[in-house]
Amino acid sequence: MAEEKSLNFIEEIIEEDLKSGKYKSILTRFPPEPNGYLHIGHAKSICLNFGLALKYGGKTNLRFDDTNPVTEETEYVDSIQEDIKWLGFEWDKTLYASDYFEQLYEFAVKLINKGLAYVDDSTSEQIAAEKGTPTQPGTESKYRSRSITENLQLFADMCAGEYEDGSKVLRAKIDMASPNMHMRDPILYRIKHAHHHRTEDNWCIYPMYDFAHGQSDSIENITHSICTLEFIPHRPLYDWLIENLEIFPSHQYEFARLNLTYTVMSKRRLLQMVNEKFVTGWDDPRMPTITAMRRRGYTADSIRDFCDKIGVAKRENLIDVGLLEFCVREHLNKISLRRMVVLDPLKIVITNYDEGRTEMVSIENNPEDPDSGYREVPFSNEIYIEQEDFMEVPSKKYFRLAPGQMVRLKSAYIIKCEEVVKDEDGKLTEIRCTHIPESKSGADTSGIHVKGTLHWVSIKHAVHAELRLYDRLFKVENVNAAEGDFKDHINHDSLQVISTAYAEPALLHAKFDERYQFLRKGYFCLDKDTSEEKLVFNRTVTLRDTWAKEQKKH
RNA sequence: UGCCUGAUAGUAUAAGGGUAGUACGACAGAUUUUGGUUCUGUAUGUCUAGGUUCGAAUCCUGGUCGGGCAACCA
Repeated sequence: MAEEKSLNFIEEIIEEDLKSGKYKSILTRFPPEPNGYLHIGHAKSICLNFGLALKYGGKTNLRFDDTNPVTEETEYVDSIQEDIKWLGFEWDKTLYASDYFEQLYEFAVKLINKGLAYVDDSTSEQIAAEKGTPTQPGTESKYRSRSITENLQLFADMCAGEYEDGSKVLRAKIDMASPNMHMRDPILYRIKHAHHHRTEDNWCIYPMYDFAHGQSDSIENITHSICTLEFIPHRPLYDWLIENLEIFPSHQYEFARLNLTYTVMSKRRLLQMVNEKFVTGWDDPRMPTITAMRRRGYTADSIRDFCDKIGVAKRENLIDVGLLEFCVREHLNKISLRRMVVLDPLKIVITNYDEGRTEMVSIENNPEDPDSGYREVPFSNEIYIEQEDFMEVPSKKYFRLAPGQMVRLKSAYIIKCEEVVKDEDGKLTEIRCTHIPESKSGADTSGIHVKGTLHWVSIKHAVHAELRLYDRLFKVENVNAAEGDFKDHINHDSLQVISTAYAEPALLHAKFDERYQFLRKGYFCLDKDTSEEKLVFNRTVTLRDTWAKEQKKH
């Protein structure tokens, strides 16, 4: 019995529209500008737009808002499509605002003919000055009263390439005194003699966002055009253009964009991180981009689940990145194969275990999944455990290895620490232990109960691997609100590379599509930098660590 | 000084005139051959002042606070 989930405000609008018969079905769109890679904020929008269509039996178009040729590239077009598919969504039509350039031109002509648009020869400085300020009305351009005929000719000449970049624009004739800055004769077209990634050199005038987006929505018969809050003041213009062009009335609805703690989410800033080499690229696993999260090992399921959990509303929000990590862990816990890897080795010699002997112990692949079976892991008299799993002078709640203390080695034997060996400098070199032969997992007749269980790797069977551990990219929770430049807050210790970790042999056959939990150390996946010579793993996310939390208290 | 927009536990998000609920986080405990998982429990909230009403998070009025708006960007 599915619990009835409450509706967000957009779902309410849609249900109302469907119920009233305003629409028979809905059509949404996801409209990225191909000038950067998609990030987790886009994922929220994607899940919303595609999710709505799925829920109400409609469709979603993918439309590239490619009206500014100087920043847009096909590299981004390709990555965007890949990321949406990976997230698990299918769009109806692949469209481009540039597909409509011809029609948009006709729309502009129509507006001119209605006396609602004019060509302005003012410089951008002049236009800005005449625009006024939010508290003071603007003044009208001296070109505002040109005749329809003259405007028609001038606009045609603009299109024909007779003018330099910036020398003329086409403006809507609305109201220079409007309290809404966007209604003060907004620019509709500008001249850019630039190469476009699709229309190439066919055009030298390009429509502005406001004259492309809503019109594209209308051409496609989009019923619900969903965008972020900063477009609210554009809505009167969106509606004005549709009304005066007398075209299909799409409607715009705005929701609050996603902000995440310890993260920047603007494409401009992310591009800066890439260009200035704070990260290795758009897919650096520390980035909040979809491609980076995929590389890091986040699953599409967990990202969708996250987007579902954060909800959709109109108030500004700053979501705890911990919630994203929770979603990732929750999914990974169910699907990850358990493996043992020692990151920071401490040698253990088991003195009462035959030196030449190798014993295979059987370990479950995933206790959360009974069908995942077991694997055989070699055990011998010399093994590595983590340095942190031994304390010469244990603190009170410590129940790992310490002089005279016993712990269980996962799926193998209970061992007892008999002797601590150090070098001349007093540095630990090895721990000598004895094992309890009758304590073997599955056949334990020792009657001994220990509190700690450690992961371990047999030294002579160990496989070497490089591990990359990631921390948050920024040191402050709210980067947007932090003083100074955002780059001042970059965490320069966000990447820790462990060049040699010791892994159980099964990981020699690690696969790119499998997820692993390195026991007690976190979730990992194979990185694309893996080669014949070297295994490279990314730590996707740590395990919850209540022991570390406990220690921080003291 | 204008216009637009929003305000519910630490963070998000419900409740649409009738018991303020859910998730993450925090805290306490149980289980556990991962200090993981799972389970149980606890604490913490309606921006403010009035008004309408038997009854207000919800409706009305005033205030306070936050965000946005002056790119030939989207």
